[in-house]
Amino acid sequence: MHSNIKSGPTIQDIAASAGVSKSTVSLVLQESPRIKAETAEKVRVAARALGYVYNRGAAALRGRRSTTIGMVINDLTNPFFVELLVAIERVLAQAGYTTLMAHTAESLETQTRVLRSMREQNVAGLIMSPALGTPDSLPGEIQAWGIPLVLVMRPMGPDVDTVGVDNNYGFSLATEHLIEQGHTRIAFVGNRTGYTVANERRAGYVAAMAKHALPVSDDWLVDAELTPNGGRNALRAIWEMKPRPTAVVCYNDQVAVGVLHELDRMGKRAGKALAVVGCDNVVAAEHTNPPLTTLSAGADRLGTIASETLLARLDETPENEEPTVQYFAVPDLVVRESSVGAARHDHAKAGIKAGEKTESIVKGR
Amino acid sequence: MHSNIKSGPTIQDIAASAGVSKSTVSLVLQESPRIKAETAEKVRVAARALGYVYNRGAAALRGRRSTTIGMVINDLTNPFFVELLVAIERVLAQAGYTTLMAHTAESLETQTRVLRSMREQNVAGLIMSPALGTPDSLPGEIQAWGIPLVLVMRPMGPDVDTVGVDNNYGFSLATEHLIEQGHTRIAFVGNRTGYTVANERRAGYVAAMAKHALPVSDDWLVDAELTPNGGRNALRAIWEMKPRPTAVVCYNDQVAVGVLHELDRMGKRAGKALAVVGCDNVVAAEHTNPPLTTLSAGADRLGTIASETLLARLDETPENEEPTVQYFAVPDLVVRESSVGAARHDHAKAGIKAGEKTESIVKGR
DNA sequence: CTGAAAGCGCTTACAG
DNA sequence: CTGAAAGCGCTTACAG
Repeated sequence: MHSNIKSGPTIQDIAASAGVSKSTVSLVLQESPRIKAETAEKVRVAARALGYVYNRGAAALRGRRSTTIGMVINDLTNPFFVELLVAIERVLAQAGYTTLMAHTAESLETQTRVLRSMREQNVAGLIMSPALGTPDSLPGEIQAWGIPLVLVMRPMGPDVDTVGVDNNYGFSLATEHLIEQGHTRIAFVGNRTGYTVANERRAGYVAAMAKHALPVSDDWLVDAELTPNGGRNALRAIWEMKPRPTAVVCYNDQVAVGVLHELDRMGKRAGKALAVVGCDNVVAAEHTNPPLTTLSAGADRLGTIASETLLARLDETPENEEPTVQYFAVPDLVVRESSVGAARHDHAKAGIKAGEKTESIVKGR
Repeated sequence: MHSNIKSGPTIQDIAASAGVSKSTVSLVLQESPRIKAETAEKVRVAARALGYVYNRGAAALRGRRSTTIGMVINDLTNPFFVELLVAIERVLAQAGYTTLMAHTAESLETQTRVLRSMREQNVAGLIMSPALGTPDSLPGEIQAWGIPLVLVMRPMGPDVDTVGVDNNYGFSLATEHLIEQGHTRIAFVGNRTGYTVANERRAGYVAAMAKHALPVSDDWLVDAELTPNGGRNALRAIWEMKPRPTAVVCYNDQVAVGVLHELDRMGKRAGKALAVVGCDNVVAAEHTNPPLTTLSAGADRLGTIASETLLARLDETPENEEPTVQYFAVPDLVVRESSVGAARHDHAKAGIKAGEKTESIVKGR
């Protein structure tokens, strides 16, 4: 549960070795201009000679500041969140912060535990993608702790800084892409009622269908685990439907990969037997067989904005406080082979031939 | 670069509120049996009433112990390392540690920076997958800092705890699987001379070929970036070779995914036009089209063992010190469709038909 | 331009 | 069984 720690030289040792006081050493380490250049140099030489290592813990305790930031992620089995994490860690590291990482795997208990732990570790701020089912009261609680909080991907109201995606718009865009190609029976895979993001995505799909006066059958709202296996099961269910949908909009790329895979197992090809669209544009979406059409909001960009939002909060004083940030990126649709050239009606029209090399095309606002 | 911190109640406040000394409060928080049950309860009630939060930084400073562990990962774009990270973080969290995460993206500069930062944060121990080209002297340096170190996946000599894979054995196993199916012209994709792991993997492949008296042409050792794009380029090169190899062993699943993808682009199918084997058994390998045959050493198990190795070190006293751990997991081969049923000779024999559903089979020692 | 002193929130011998 | 005191390695007014 714990381990004893070596103790190296302290500022006291440097002070003795350089013939100055530890106040002076401390100021030199902070690169204060108040110390004469020669003195500063003398101190630095002594520090180097002794192999001095700055103790951030002690500094944090005394100075009542912290240079660690907590990052709480709900699902690292989804590469999208990994891409987000990587971007965030990079930006924070560049700004001189270290990242405390915790994975909740969608467990509320784990989330509670890691938040307590991060609070005990005295994090300067938190970036969190909350686990499904997180009580609405949590953001307020964290803010009451005095810890700046930025939510990513999963909004929880207007009172907390949030960086996410315009899911409603995105799923309309994806659905209209399919409608434009003549599809009328379009299913939505990954229906999880009760969660904000799922509601937004379904609403975007439903709105696009309504806009084009296309009916939505109840079975087309296919409940599915948000994993490749969920996608596989959903595809099997869809395949039995009569009449069968000719296109599907998937909750995310993880689900879409499962759909592509199950089609392949049946000897069918996405884009030919069925048009498939995902969401997230994970790096792997470019290399699926066939390549996956998907919504892209840019994990890297979202992670960067989330980090910068938090960093800005950390630099705020009570006088210059900015209003709450609610940033929702407008996704593009990256069109690849999985959605192009599928038979659309019972009397299929000629279209792009399946297997034909289709370069990625970006559609959006 | 920093941020001021709220200060909540301290043990002093609890002491005042409960009418005891702060020594007593501290002992209660540590669940010391030395304090009478009633007193302890009184203290706990007061702590709860005040909304007390334990300050681990202060405790670490005074008690000269730390409950954070640094995790330095070379490549989070490779899902294998993410699976490893997830397992490690889970085990460490269960043991009461929090994980400081840093991603080096194979940059030695970044690695140097994050190691310094982690040392300043006073981590109790480090788990590291070193960036390519890390100088041999680094593990010794870190050990000289007094910080226990466990290397994962990339060994750097016998003097540092290491958890990895028997790559040589694994790549022999993979190669022999292809040979058993009649392949004689087998390429190795991902040749990166000068790195231990790459050398081991190539050596395993070469040894299996030699064992079966099969010649290895120089072009079959295909240099490639260790990414899907690297795999794609390699496949294009292989396709031009005369005579063309009928099977490839890939450095890892990332590379193999690129090979599968480029084959698909050409309208060919892995397992039929070319037998393909990967390494790592990332979760996605099950859902590629076709599913990927690959070496599995179990990221979850490796991460668990690495964490436990470090935790054991942290509990050691100078008297009960255990010898250096050098754990190399023996991988299994998980056989899926990508390696089965490909034409093997110019005069191909009948075999498993491509497209036939092949369940996973595990082969190994 | 530099130093002496107080103190951040804890833990740990030590005394009683 | 509990408390008073010292101190972990820093920072920050304050004095000179």
